[in-house]
Amino acid sequence: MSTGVGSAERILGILDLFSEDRLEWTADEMMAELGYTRPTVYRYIKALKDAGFLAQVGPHGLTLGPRVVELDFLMRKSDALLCAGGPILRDLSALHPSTVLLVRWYGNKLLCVASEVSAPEPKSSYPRGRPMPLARGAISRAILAHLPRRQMLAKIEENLDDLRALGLGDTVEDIAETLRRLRKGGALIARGEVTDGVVGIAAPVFDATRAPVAALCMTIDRDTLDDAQLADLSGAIWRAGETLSAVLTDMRIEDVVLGDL
Amino acid sequence: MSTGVGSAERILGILDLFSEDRLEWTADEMMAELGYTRPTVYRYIKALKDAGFLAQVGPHGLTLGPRVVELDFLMRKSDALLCAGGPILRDLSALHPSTVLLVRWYGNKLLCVASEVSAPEPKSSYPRGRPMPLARGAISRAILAHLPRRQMLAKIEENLDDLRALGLGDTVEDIAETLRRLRKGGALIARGEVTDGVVGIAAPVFDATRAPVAALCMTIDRDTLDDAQLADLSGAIWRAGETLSAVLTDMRIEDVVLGDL
DNA sequence: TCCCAAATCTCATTTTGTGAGATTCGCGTT
DNA sequence: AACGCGAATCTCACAAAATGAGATTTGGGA
Repeated sequence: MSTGVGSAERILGILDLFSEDRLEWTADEMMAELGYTRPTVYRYIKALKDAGFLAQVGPHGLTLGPRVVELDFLMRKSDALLCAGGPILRDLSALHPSTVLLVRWYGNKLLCVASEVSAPEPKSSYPRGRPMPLARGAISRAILAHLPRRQMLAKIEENLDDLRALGLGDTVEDIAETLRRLRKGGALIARGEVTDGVVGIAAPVFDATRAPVAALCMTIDRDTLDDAQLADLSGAIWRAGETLSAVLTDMRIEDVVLGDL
Repeated sequence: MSTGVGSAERILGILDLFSEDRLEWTADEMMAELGYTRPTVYRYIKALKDAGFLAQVGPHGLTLGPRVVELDFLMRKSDALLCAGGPILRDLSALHPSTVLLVRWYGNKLLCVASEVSAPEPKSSYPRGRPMPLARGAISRAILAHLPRRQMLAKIEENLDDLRALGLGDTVEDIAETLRRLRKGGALIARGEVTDGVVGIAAPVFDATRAPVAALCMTIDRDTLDDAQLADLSGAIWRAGETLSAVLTDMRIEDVVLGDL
């Protein structure tokens, strides 16, 4: 498990100290928390400050630094998924009072990268950067169900307990079969799996290699939704997913091939 | 200048490869660019992937990873400046067609952390994360002018050439004197220093220790602005800066002192 | 100006990262 | 299914680089 770059790992580990509850640390607090000696902590801090990942606040406080914001800016600026997704999110959110999310799949993490709220009092809030549960909800299934066989099996294995608890099947093969059947039905629907009283409707987004990289998801208060509307919205979300996939695919082709077809 | 955590610096340096123009790298490209051997590059990549700063994209591509977005989320979520600043930015932008920025000062970097646009065709665009020039413009001066003496001198020294070019004075002492005089006048005004044809009006924001930590800035097309309006807006911006400072101060006091006065 | 805590420096010790080369893995083909 | 290719990982001896005890220097507040 050891990797050969221990000090770098310990340095990056310092950033794990920062949480919603605690965004300011002093060098001494870090020493106490992590058990490194004084010069070591100061060396680590210096490296992170030089790189811009930490910033001084007040005389002895340390917080996350400007590099974080810059890197996020880079990602937002140059992310084809985000650029194309913005207008689509807005269009979807106009269809029904709801929260519409664009969620990127990072292999072992789902992360909201954009959201649009049209519900007056949204029951769940997922701004950019908030992590999502990996094995529950419509989003999760939208991605799992469209994974190539090998990856699907691996992911099921990793999250076997959660998936079993949802009643998708007992064995890995059972669950894989269930998921593969879900492909036929278009958008994936989940009721109250992530937030009580909320229906989630999700469609996968594919990149140029037809691998799922993200999902669109509309979350709607159960009480504002009847079956006919649900069917309509499912269709709309599915088509939005296809549109977004097409954009990503086309962009890739433009990048790679010179000239047009 | 050497620091004692060289490998960590090299690893963080890998993130510097990523730019607006180039958000995808392969291991081999990194090898070629940085000159490290194959196993080393893979070890570095592994450390960054494990920490979530890099993510696989496609079979061999690497991009910035989810940790970046998460950390930015943490900052946005828990940043008192940002939470209090949002409504203030909106109010200011309603006063005149303009782009209103909230810019944080990181000692050697100015970074836009929030912005609100009300101009129909803004001449300059500064979304969150975009760095700003350090020694030009109203923002820069709003902060420099309100620095405590010692820090002001240090910063003038660092940016002597730029400040001289703006005609603020010849020697460090001259410039310090000019800046100190500017304190009296309320909001700081600059014409076309950052973007042609645009007037910038900026006010500093202070934290609990009365040190400037940020600036509010309104940027307005020169042609839509007469002198009376400029005076009105200067006042509004200055007051907004005071409001924001007061919020930060109060919050700190609430955090530190138990009970009320 | 003094004073004290916070931050940095010094340097001997030894842990750790490094790189050449061999090996295994993953995946697309026949 | 077995093959074959390139990408990724592993092995291990060596050298370099990180570590920490203690001394020293900052620098901000009376």
